Parts: sequence; C-alpha cells; structure tokens
Amino acid sequence: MDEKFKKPYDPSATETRIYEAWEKSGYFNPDNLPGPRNETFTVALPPPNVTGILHLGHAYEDSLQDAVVRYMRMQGKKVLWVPGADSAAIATQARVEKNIQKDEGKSRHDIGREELVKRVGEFAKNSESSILSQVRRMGASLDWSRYAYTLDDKRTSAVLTAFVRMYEAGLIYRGNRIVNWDPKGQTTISDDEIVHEERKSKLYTFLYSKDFPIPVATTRLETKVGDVAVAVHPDDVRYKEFVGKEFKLTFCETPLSIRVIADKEVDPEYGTGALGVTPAHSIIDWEMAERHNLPKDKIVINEYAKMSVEGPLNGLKAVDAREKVAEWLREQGLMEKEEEVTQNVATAERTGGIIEPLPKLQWFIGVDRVFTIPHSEIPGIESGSETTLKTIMRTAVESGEVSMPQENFRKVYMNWISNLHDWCISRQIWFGHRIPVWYKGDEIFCGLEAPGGTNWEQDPDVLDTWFSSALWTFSTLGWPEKTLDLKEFHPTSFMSPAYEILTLWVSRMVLMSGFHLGQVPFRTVMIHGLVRDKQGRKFSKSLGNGADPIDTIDKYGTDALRMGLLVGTAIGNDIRFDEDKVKGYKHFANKLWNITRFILESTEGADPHMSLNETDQALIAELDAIVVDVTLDMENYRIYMAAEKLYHYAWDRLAAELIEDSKPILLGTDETAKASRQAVLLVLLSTTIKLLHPFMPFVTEEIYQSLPGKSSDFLMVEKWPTNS
RNA sequence: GCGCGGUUAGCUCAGUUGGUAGAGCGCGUCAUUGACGUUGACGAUGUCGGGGGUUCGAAUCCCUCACCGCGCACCA
Repeated sequence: MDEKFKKPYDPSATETRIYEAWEKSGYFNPDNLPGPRNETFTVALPPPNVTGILHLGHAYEDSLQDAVVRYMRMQGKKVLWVPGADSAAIATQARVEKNIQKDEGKSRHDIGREELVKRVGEFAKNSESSILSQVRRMGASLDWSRYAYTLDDKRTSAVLTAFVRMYEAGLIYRGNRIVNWDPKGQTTISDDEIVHEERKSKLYTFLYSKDFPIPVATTRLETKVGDVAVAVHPDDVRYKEFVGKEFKLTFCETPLSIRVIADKEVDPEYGTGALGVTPAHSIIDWEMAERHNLPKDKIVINEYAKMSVEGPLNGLKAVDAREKVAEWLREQGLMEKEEEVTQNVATAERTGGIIEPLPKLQWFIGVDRVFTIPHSEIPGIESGSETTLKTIMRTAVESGEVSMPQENFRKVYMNWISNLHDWCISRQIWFGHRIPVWYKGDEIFCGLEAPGGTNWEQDPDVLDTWFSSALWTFSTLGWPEKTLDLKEFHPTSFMSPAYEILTLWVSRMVLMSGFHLGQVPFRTVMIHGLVRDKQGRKFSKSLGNGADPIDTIDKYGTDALRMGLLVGTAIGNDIRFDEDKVKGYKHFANKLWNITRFILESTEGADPHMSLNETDQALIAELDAIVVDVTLDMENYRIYMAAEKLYHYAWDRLAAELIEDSKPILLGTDETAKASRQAVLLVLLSTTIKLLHPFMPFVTEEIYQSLPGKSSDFLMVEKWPTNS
C-alpha cells in the first residue's frame, strides 16, 4: 500500500499535480482519447468575462458541466468541452476608463479611440490568465488547445461574416428608432441591460393653455414642449367631439401645434384619460406617431439629458426644466393637480444612469423580417422556405430539436419570444467588434474589409457583446470556415446557463445558429439557478458578501466545493451557499481515502480475480443496482441525485456496514471466505471510485492511481461501470 | 397588467412516472484503544401553506385562496 494513505487526504497537495497530469495526458482533447469513440458530446463553456474573477456562480456552472462532461467521457463518447473568455465590451471598457480617469485624470476623448482600444485590449489580455487558472482549479476538463477569445482573429472573422451575411439577407438594417439611451454611459443599451427602480415622483395634471379643452396628466412635464398631439381612447365620450381638431398654442414660451387623436393604446381610466404625445421621447408615443402620421423629429432633450429647445428651458437639466415648467403652469393657473405617485424608473444596469428614450440611427436585427433559409435541419422549417428569425427561435424549441426539459423555463422562453422586438445591436463605445459598414456621402458599403477608394468612413459603433456571444457554439469551432470540428461537433450537446441569461444568450444562440447554419446550437438546455449567500441574497460587491471559491478550495479542496454545490440542489432552483456543507464533503473525501486505506491494507497480496462466494456476489449485485440507478440519473441530468446516492452508498453502506462486517472475515480462519471478501472489496472500491469521479475528480483519480490492476492510465478515461 | 416560481423536520433543501415522507447541518444522549483527530449508534407525534376536487391511494394531478419571491411589459 502506498505510504500516502497513512496520512489524511490533503487536497492541496494533490489537486494541482493531478490537473497537470490530466492536461499533459492530452485526454482533454477528444482527438487523443483512447479507444473507438463513435458518438461525440460537445459543450461550449459559457465564456467568463476576461477581466473577471471566478465567483461561485462560475464554480457551480463549472462543476455541473464538468460532471456531465466527465460522465460522458467515461461512457466512451468523443467528448469536447471548449473553453473561452468574453471581452465583455462595455464592462471592460468602463473599467479601464475608470482607471485612466483615476490615474491620469483623462477621459476617453482625451486619449482617443485607437489608444483607448489598445489599452483596453492589453488590460483584457493581462487579466486573461487569472480567470483561466481559476477555471483550471475547478478541475474543469476543458480542451485548452481549442481555447477561444471573443476578440481573437477567428472569432472576429466570424462576427464580421455573420454581420455581412445578415445584412445581405436584409435582416440587419439601420433605422431611426427610439432606443434606450444611457446619458451617463453615453451609449445605447438593450432592454435586457435595464433595471427598473421604484421611485417617488409627481403626476401633474394640467392644461397646455387656457383655450385647450382637454387636461393632460404627465410625470415628465419637461418633455411637453415636444408634444405634437393629445391622444384619447376612441370610445371616450368626454373627448369625442375634439378628435381630429388641431390647436395652435404657446406652451411655456414654446409654440406648439397639438392635434387630438384617438388611439386604443390610451387607458381612459388613467389620469384624465388623455395623454400628451411626445414622439421623440417615448416609445409608445413614437409608435402612435407612426400610426397617425405625426412628426417624429421634435427632439427637445439631448444626449446629455439636457433641454435643447428654443426658449427659457434651453440647456437646463431635465429635472430642473420639469420644475421650471411646473412653476410656469402654476403662475398661469393651468396646473390642475399635483399628486405623489410611485413609478418605475428605467436605469442602466452598469452605470445607474436614468434611461432617456431618444430617437437614434442604430443598427437592428429584424426578428420578424421574412427571408429564405437556404438550408435547415430544424424540423418544421424546410430548406429553401420563407421564414423569420422569430419563427426559428420558436420552432427550434417547439419541435424539440432543442430540448428544454424544464417546462417552466420553456414557458418563459416562449413568452419572451412572443413579446420580442427588433434587437438593437449597435453600441456607442469603442472596445469591441466594430460595425463593418462604411459611408461616403449617401453611399453605404457593408463588407469584411474596407472598400477601395478614398473618403470612406467606417461606422463608429461597435456591436453589442451578445452578438459575438450568440455565435459562440459555432464560432469556437472555426466557422465561417468549413472545418472538420464544425462538422463533427456541431450542434453541441449540452448547455447549462443561469436563468438570468436565458433570453439574453440562449435565445440568441438559437437565432444565430438557425440563420447561419440551419441548425440548433445545442440539443439540451438545462437552466440552472443562482448561487446566493447564506441569507439568500445575491452576491454583490456592494454587499461585500462575495465568497471567493478559490478561498473555499484552499480550505476544503475542489472536490468538496463541487459536492457542496451539486448535492441536493435541484437544477433550476437557487442555491444557498453553505460553507458547512462544503466542510462535510471534505470529510467525505477523507472518508473515501480511509476506505481505500483499509481495503488496500486488508487485500495486500490478495488475488483480485478470485471467484466470489454467494454472499459476496450479492454485494456485487447490490452495487449493480446502484449503477443502473445512478446511470439513469446521469442520463437525465439529475446530477444532484446521482451524487447524493453515491455519497450514501460509500459512507453508510460500504464504510459503515460492509467494511465493519468484513473485519471478522478478514481476521478469521476461513481462507476461502477471506479471499472472496478481499476480491469483492477491491471491486466495490474501484466501482465506487469510478462512479464518484464525475463529481469528485481529484480524490478519485488520486486513489485510482494506487489501485492494483487498474486498466487505464487515468480514471478520467476509464469505462463507466455497467451492470455486470 | 401578462407570465414563472416557492411554501416539506429547528435551519438549508431533496423527493424522477401518484403507492402511507427523506438528506445535510445543527441539537441531545450514549458509545468508541484497531481504516477514519474528519468515528459510530440512537433520538423528528413534520395537519408536506389553507380549503376543495379526481383517485383504491395525493407532498406529487386539477380548482381555489393566502403569503413570499422573480421575470416581462406598462407606467401618459
């Protein structure tokens, strides 16, 4: 028996060494796996932010995926798990800008585009190794030879190609539309990057002028200088006589022309049942303006959330202008009512800036635009038929081509798709994939490279970071080139993101993969929950409750952390992180260690192929039943149940009962019974170790290396036990 | 407003197709010189949120109510 078993199991002396040995073995790369492997199993790691640090959410996600991946590898599949990192455009640029501001007192405009992009890029590259080594510490069996970064050459080529092809298909277009403008970050942001905050605010009811017949209610008085109409419900008898009339008036020293329109979007119960229509500063007003052919170009608030309108309000901040208008109304005797209300204010997730809806020229992906799909493998969408991106997203899941076993998340996904609007993909920052479009006067050129000739100017915007993420399952496999990897490993097999990004990412991968490949991006999606702290709060910097998984690993070992995160946590529900639970599994790792110690000590010189007596055959049969059960759990991604069952078998059955029962036999005089028991103990041990490997890869591998008569060089590539 | 969850032992949570409830932690008592400083045994009378229904049988399926949470939209 190896001397190492005489001391308690020490994860810190083991894990790094084992990981290096695995990496050196080449088995993370599917091309090097031993034996014939006909079926592939592919997973794309959700790429962590390149400048980020590993948090418990990653730790959970990595544990989950690695358990699945290791199981499939042991099942004899040709397994590829692709690692990567995301440049996370806005977050990364904001961080570097902040540093520069702090250290040099300069803004990005002082530094210039080229220099800033260079510096952000360097910063990102410098942080890269840190997050990647943390992922390694989780034991993740990733094929590092296929590592991908969203801004590397191959991924950039994929992004530009995707843009150009969608532009040519008419699915990417430029349009003047109301977007969510973040005045603080000076960029557009997507709906998904908005958080709504409840705030107290005042609802003003007023008249534009003495001779205007309909009182109007608003919380945003300052925008009223941009009004072009008053809308009422078509069935509202109070205002019916005014519909269609036009009023010329002066409001707060600004000449306005207000038409009364009838639109069914108006809620007759709210306020006075009449609303002032400000097309340039509200999405629904914009839509109403489109329906009623009203002018939409009356912009009264600029990109810095300041008034830009002839008259006394010009240059004022929106909030100050609001008060000024209120004063004016009171003086004129036009204010009818002021009441406190609570309303949800849209703010930018990253900067906290209050969103100002503004019409802007932006790039969009049209999700309802009809196009002809040349090739489709998605059931229900014929090659060469006309379809839309929205149809692809819906059909992929409805047809079961993408299996989302969790019904509740399937509903969320469908619900989201039915409310989906065109996706604004341009961002007014500098770090990221720049939009491959050039302008010269009225001419426009979209292509992979700048057009020939002079005076072409490239669009200054970059793409939403989710654009490149949406290509991830196939850009990582070498698309747009027709690579062998792409052919062999796409669609990927499994994806397990947090429910936070179901819509943000999952649906968009379906969109992109559907359009560019006519395939789904993955076969199965298991949405997982969030890891919260012991009180059930989200981990956040401001709360200071962030538990560092690396600290936990240092203290208890990776295997213990993985078990602590996996056991007893139904996939999809939130998890409360409990250090004591992790501690318990550190004990378990040591228990396995001592089981091994006892069995190896008691079987020295024994013949492992000794034929078993009836009692011992029954023990094999008993374990076989567990193998069947656990395998079924694994096939259905019930990771948490499989892990728990094995924990109980190893501790309560094997250690507490079988080993205890064995002691008299091993010390007894019946040599046949002893030999049989020795042989069976070795089988039970090695089978248990194999079954536990997906969850606790390190301690099981370390034990395996010391087992007599092992059949592979690594447990990692051993065969998953079968019902014998 | 639309949608999705949750409510099970002191705490945190499992419970796969309906078959008279489980784990971890904590707590208590006892034991333990022999694989295990990280051991073992024993200890839970839980109205499975309330009510109703389907069923031979419901934590599980259906309806309804209550409370807690989340997402989306709107918020004039």
